[in-house]
Amino acid sequence: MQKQQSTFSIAAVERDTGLPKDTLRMWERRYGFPQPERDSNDERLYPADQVDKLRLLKRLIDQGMRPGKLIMASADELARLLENHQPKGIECPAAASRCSSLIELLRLHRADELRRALQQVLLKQGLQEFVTSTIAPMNQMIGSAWLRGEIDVAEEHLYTEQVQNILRNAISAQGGGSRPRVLLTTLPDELHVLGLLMAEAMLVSEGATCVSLGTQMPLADIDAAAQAGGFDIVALSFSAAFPARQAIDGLTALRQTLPANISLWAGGRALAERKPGIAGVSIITDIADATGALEEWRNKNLQ
Amino acid sequence: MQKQQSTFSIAAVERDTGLPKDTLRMWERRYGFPQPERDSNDERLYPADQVDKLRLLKRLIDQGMRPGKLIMASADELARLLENHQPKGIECPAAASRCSSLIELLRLHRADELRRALQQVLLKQGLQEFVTSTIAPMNQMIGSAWLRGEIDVAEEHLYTEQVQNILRNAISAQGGGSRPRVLLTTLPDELHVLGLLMAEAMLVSEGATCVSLGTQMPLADIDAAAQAGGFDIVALSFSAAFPARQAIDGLTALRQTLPANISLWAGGRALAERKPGIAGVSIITDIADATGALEEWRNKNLQ
DNA sequence: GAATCAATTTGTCCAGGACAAAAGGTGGCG
DNA sequence: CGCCACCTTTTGTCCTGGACAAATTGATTC
Repeated sequence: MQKQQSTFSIAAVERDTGLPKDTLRMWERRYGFPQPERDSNDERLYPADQVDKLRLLKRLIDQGMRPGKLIMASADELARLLENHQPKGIECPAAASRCSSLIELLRLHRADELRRALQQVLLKQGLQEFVTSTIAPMNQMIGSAWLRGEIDVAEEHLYTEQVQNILRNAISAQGGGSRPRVLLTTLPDELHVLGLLMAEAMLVSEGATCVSLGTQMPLADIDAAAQAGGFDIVALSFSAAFPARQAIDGLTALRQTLPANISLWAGGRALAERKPGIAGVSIITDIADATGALEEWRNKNLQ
Repeated sequence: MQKQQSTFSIAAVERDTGLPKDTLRMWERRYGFPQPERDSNDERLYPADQVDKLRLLKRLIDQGMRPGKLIMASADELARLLENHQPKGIECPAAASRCSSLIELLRLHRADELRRALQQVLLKQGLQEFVTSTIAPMNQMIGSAWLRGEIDVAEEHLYTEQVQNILRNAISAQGGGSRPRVLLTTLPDELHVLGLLMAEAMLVSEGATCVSLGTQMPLADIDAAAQAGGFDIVALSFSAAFPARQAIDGLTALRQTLPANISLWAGGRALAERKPGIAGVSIITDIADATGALEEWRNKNLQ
């Protein structure tokens, strides 16, 4: 494939950025950006740099900013805004160096060694600490490396696969089996599975019974499954890329249909910044707080 | 959520059926179907039965049929056509009854017991037979139960999760480590991961070295990753829901960019019916043939 | 049977208008 | 000072109807 193909059709841009065709045309009409070239058939051809800027715009808008304020800014300014919003380095230097060396293996495509190294760290730290002080910071580092273009799709997927294998393995090995019963899933449009597995790992370690439905579960089906399965808690995960508004809307709607005796928990980077505060929904901003929330639930519900 | 909400906006229908808004409007203009009602603001409202028929149409078209021939048919006729195309029961009665009892557990939402039962069958059969004579027929049965509406989203996801855990676990336990080196993934728009894991399980059992990149890998990145990682084989998986044409196009394009010394394998239900025959691409119609293909490769390439 | 060419089918794009829903701002009131 | 009701602006999605290229089919010839 032509990696350096320099222009994209409107359909390609829609796939690539997640901005609907209608919106792309409307922005062009209203704001004068983007301003694609035209091919012989008068169809839009977006240059790569405009697509890059559109990607940045989309992410900022998903975080709650408004197009009108952003669209005049340069790509550099947008990138700076995005960095301000997102990643505030890793505090602990030990964790940072541990993660860096793992990421180095990833960059070299050493899948086997990466796997072995992860396994080793897991054994040393134990599951909960592995999740909170290795996987969580790694996700963050990889996220920002991805934004900077230092990591490509294949590497990111490879990472996800390896971590997924390790976590699923570790979760299976844990017992679980007592209360509460937790149903884990994500809303439609959320494809990222690692947050879910991290939450499951934390909770299973504390003896909770977890059932994961994977990603992309329609609201109505979450509700039905939670009631049918006799669950105490429904836990949803939202990655950094998930539009905050969509998350809030979904949680609000689900809280309304879900019976009051089933708790609703939500976690993930999408909600970490602007902690929304929705009546009857527990927002867990840091994965390490999951154990605390569980303890709290047990104190309340098992006298 | 209102499960029995009887009408859908055009955006909802697009999400639900995968048919673009433009196409929905064009069909209405050209063929007179669908013929949605309008709300107070003159926006289309599609009744549920029309959406059901659209779903059937989409699947048949993805199999290579033409809209003009199908669109006049009733939903019943379409359903019959689809059944003719797809599922031809399970031959082996032992396998069928084994699968039925597992599916029964699924229907009852007994996640734990399902897991234990699967684990037990795996231990009894061994990984390869487990994949070929338990998982493969189960997928098929669940697929048709899903078409008949006997299984809902949550149950289908629960099944996928449980099988995924079992397979990932089993794959990790196998050694692998010798040639060939196989890169496994799916094309964009293909979300189903079980086919990939089944293939990985078969190949790892034979001692091949497998690296999975999970689902949804853009063509250009598959090419780049295969070359960078020194792989001998790229293996792609296509579920029954994947449009055959899109699969063929993708395979053709990938074959062109991929160096000749890297083999390209493709498998899955999407290709099982109309075995396409693409120069330089091995189509593996039955998961059990994976071992044979591997042997063949070894005979050719390690003298 | 294979290959070439014309006719038909089909999906995607375009322009520009309309409008509802969301967000932001303002002022009064407790 | 916080909160609520109301108004203005912003923003995205939908609409119509026209156009055309790409894919597919069918006819004709070799």
